[in-house]
Amino acid sequence: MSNNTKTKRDELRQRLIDAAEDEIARLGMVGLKARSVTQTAGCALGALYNVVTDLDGLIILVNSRTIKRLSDKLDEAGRTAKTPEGALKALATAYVQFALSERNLWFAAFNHRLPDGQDLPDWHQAEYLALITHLTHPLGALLPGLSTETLALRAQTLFASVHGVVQLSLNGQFAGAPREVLQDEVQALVEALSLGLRSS
Amino acid sequence: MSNNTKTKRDELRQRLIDAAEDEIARLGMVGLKARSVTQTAGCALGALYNVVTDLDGLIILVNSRTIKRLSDKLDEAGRTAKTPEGALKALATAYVQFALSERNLWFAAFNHRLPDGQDLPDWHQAEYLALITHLTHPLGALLPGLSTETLALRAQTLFASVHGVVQLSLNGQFAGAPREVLQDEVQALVEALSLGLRSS
DNA sequence: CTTGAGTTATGAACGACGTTCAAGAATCAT
DNA sequence: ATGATTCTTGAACGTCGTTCATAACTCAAG
Repeated sequence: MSNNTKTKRDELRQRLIDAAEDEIARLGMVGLKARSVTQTAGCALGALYNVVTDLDGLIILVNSRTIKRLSDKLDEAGRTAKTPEGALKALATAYVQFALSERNLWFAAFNHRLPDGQDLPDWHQAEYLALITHLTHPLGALLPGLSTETLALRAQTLFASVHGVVQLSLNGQFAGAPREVLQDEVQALVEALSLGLRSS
Repeated sequence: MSNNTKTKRDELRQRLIDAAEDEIARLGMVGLKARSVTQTAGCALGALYNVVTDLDGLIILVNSRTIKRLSDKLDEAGRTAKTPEGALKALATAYVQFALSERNLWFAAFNHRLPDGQDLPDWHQAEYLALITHLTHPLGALLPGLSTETLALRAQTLFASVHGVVQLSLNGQFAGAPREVLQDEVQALVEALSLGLRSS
C-alpha cells in the first residue's frame, strides 16, 4: 500500500468520524446509519469497511474523541481549585456541564455496548481509566494513607456515583433528579461523600 | 369483542411476556426478536401486534415484572434491619445481588429507551418511583427535619449513586469496580454517604 | 342447521438496515 | 504501453420490525 493511499484512507477516516460525530450528536447512537454517514463523508457505502471494521468501530472512534474532550474539561476544572474538596466539586460540576451540553455524545461514550464476546480495544479502555485518574489526586489529598489500589477503587466509585446521578437524571423519564436541580444534587452528593469518606 | 376472545388475548399476552422475559434473560435486550418470541409463544408473527403495540411495549411489560420482583427483594431487605443506616446498607446489598443475579433483565429495566418523542406510560413510571420509595423511610429517619421534597430528592440521588456504581462495574469493561469487590465498594459508599449526609 | 355480517388471526410482503464481495477502476513497476 | 496488483464501488444478501390483504373463525338471526 503506497503512502499516498494511506493518507487518503486517513483523510477518509477522519471525514467519516466527523460525519458520525455529527450524526450521533444530532440523532443519538441509533441515528447513526452506514448509508447516511458514508454519503455525508462523500464515499461509497462499502468504503466504510475498508477504513473501519464496523459501525461499532466508528462509534468507538467518536467516543474516543468525546472522552478526550471531556478529559480536557476536567483538567481545566481540576486546576482552578484550591482545596481537595473544592477540586472534587469543580470536577463534578464540569462533568455535569459536559453531559448536559453534549448529551448524545456523552451518552454514546458511556452506553455503547459491543456484541457479546467482543471487548473494547485496550487503547480505548485506557482512555476511560485516564479519565477517572483526574479524581485520584484531590481524593488522595482528602484521604491520606490509603494504598494506591484502594485509592483507585474509591476514585472509580466516586466517579460512578456522580455518573449514576447524571445518568438517571438525563436518561430517566422515570425518577432521577429533575434537570434544574441536577447540579445542586451532585454538589450535595460530593459534599456528603467528601465529609463521610474523610471521617470513616 | 366477546369475553372469550379477551381472555384468549390475555393468555397470549402472558405467553409472549414469558417468552420475551426468557429471551432477554438469555441474550439481552438486543436478543429479543419478533419472529423468535412469537414462535416460542406459539402464535403468528402478526399476532404480536394485536396484543401489544410494539416490541418496545413488550419490553416494558417485561421490565414491569422485573421491577416488581426487585421491589419485593428490597421490601424484604428493608424489613430485617434495625438501624436506618443498617436498612440502607441492606437495601444496597439486595440491589447489588439482584443486579448480579439477573443481569440482563436488570439491564433492560434500567437502560431501555423509547424512540425520541415517546414517553413511558404513566403506570410504568410510577413503578420506578415506587422502587425508590423504599429508601425514603430509613433516609428520613437518618435525616430528620427535611422537607418531603428534599427527602425524595436525596432518596433519588442515593439510589442513583448506588445504581451508577453497579452499572459501571457490570457494564463497563473500562473502569468500574471489579465484580469481586462490588459489594464492598457499595457498602463503603453507603456508609460514607450516611455519615456525610447526617453531619452536613 | 344455514347463512352471512362482523370480528380476529395469519403470514407474505415491504422497506430499511448492516455487511459482503464480484467486478470494475486506478495505480504502479517494468 | 502493458500487464499485474491494489483499491474502490455499489448491487446484492440476509435479517430485522412492522403492516395489511386475506383467510379463518364466531355467532346472532332466520
